[in-house]
Amino acid sequence: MIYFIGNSDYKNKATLQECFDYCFKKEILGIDIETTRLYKQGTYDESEYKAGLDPYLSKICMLQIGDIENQYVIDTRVIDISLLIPIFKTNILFVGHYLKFEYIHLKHNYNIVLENIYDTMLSDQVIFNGLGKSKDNPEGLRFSLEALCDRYLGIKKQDNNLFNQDEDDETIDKSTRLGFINIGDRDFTEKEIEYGAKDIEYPLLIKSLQEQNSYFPKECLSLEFEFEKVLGDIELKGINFDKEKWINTYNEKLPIYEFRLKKLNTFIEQNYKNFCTIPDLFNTEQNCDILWSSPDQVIQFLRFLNICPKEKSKQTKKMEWTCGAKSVLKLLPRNLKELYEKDIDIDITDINTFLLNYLLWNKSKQCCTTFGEEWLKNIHPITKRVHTSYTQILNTGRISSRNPNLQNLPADESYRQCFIQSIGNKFLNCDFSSQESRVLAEVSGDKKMLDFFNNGHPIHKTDFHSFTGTNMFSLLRNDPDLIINKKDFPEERQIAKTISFKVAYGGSAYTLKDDFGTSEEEAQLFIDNFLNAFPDLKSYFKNCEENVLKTGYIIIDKTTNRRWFSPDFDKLEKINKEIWSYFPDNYRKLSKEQREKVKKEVYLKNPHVKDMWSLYFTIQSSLKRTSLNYPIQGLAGSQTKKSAVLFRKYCIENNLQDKLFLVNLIHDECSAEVNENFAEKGLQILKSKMIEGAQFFCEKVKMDAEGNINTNWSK
DNA sequence: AATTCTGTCCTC
DNA sequence: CTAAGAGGACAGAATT
Repeated sequence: MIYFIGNSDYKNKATLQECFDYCFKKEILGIDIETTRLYKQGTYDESEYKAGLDPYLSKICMLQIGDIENQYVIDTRVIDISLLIPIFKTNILFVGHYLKFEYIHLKHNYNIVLENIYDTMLSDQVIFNGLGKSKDNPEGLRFSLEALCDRYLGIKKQDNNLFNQDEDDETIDKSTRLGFINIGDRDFTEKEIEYGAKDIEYPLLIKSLQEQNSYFPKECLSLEFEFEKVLGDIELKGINFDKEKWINTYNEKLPIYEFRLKKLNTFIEQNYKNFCTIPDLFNTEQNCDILWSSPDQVIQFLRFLNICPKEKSKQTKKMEWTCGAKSVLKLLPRNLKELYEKDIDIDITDINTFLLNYLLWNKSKQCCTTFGEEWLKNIHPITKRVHTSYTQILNTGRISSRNPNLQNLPADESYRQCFIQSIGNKFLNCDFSSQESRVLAEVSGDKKMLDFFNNGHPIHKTDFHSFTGTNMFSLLRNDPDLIINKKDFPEERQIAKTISFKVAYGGSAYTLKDDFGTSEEEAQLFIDNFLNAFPDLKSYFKNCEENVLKTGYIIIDKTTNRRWFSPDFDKLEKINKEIWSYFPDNYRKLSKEQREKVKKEVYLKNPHVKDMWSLYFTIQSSLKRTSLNYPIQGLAGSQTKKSAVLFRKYCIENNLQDKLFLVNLIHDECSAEVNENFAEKGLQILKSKMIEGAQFFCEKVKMDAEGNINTNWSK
């Protein structure tokens, strides 16, 4: 039964007291809200922060609460729901779809904090992790409420025209949510009330069906539900931002960019008239006609010079002309490469110095585009802070950030120092020490690595990369006394560092050769040496690969049983079966010569079998790499999530939320604000909660974190 | 004119 | 017997 509380002319009315009496004694309730604009259109620029979605630009116009039998739909424009607040202080489990939205708006508008939650969207993303829609898998699952209604309840979208017909989950979510944006004072229609009620009924039904899934990782889900509130807090609070400093940085970088651009144009104008504009009545000058920001045009010029490199395109998987730094750098001598790394300008005297200048210009371009004045639109019109939006569950279990992306700001402190504390506070920045390497030590159980992290090292102390270097190069150079350190062997140490990062990230000789500027064979030699230096790694990696090929999924962390399911696994087995159907049953029992003969015949008769092999190995090797990479990235991601959850819990239990709170998370790094009189203690709390959260997933290796107190984000 | 694709860059 | 860690933003080009 649907009950309406408000002015609309609806058949079943209830009072707020009746709603309270019904809900207060329940164990589980569905919850949903609808929002509308708080200010009239045009009051604020809504290009980045949108009315109806952004809590500061919205108000709640409808609150839906209830269970499968009875739903209460409340017009919060005319009803003061304060009476209901005790419901949210009980142990009742609140069920809904993508509750971060409800969490943020309820907290902002009513100081209601949803603590005990079950989110049907996050649940499905965890249960079917890997099987979602993506570029590579456009037929994959969607996780909008509409998609879940279809999958679990057999309810199609045309049954409910509040749902948008759009393809994309993101826009469905938004357009559904924006359905009430301009409702103003108009009464709700009967349909709006009934669909509002359905939006709490559906998640309740879906929840009970999700729980019947053979894979239902309770621990992982509860971690995500806890973490959802962390992200809600951060998004609502935002991060304080020094606009003036940003503009100063921009004003410092802009002349460098323009200087480089001028040099490029002058070079063309003086030497390549055929790449300049043709003079006419209106413009007698011959200006450079190459648009440097256009890869096409730059490639055209490099091809004219006969020096354009080719690279296998990620998109087309074919060799394509390219003008990217990675390839162009290979054309340059060592001393110029160094200038590129160090960002140092040099006059254009020949093609090489021209190329260097182009690369440097390209590098400084971003300072004026992505991180230029346009970036300032990310400052919230009301709070004057920067409020990012996080995507909570990627395939690995990591998070991502957008509008703006706070995870890919240049590490260069000129940008990071623009993120500052509020008045009376300090800025805390804390990150895990060698998180990924420690995770690798944990999951592989490599004794040498574990010993290093757990017991320290007499010579290398805590410098893992030097330690790795010593292990690698003493083997490689057959010199047991060789000791790599930062001062005397910076290059060897750098190689060791790159290797351990890339190997942990699932990199191969092919990707490493670019980092080293060596051949693939040499890169492979370094990898082999890395694996030899830590002898337990090989068997661990082999085990990962075997497991994924056997089961079709990867256990990302066994503590919460987070998994990733391969969307191609069935296809892989099918292809394999089909390939072998072309071979005689006794093929494997034949002698080597006979096998060669049969193989040739099969390929001659069925040329497409070769293509099938190719596809088979493509999928298989991708699976193998994923099986190495995801447990490292993903376990580390889970650690950071758990840390933030423990930190939030501690702050609430000790009533510190206003004195100490997170403002950003980047994979292995937590940033927080703390009351200046509490800074030391705050840092100690953050650090200890990070270590505790990380240790939750590791029984073999000791995790560590380090941090500092500052007035801004930079170190 | 609006949307999608591609190449390039930045981060961890 | 291939492809080659995870993401997001921007500009230009292609497509509708």
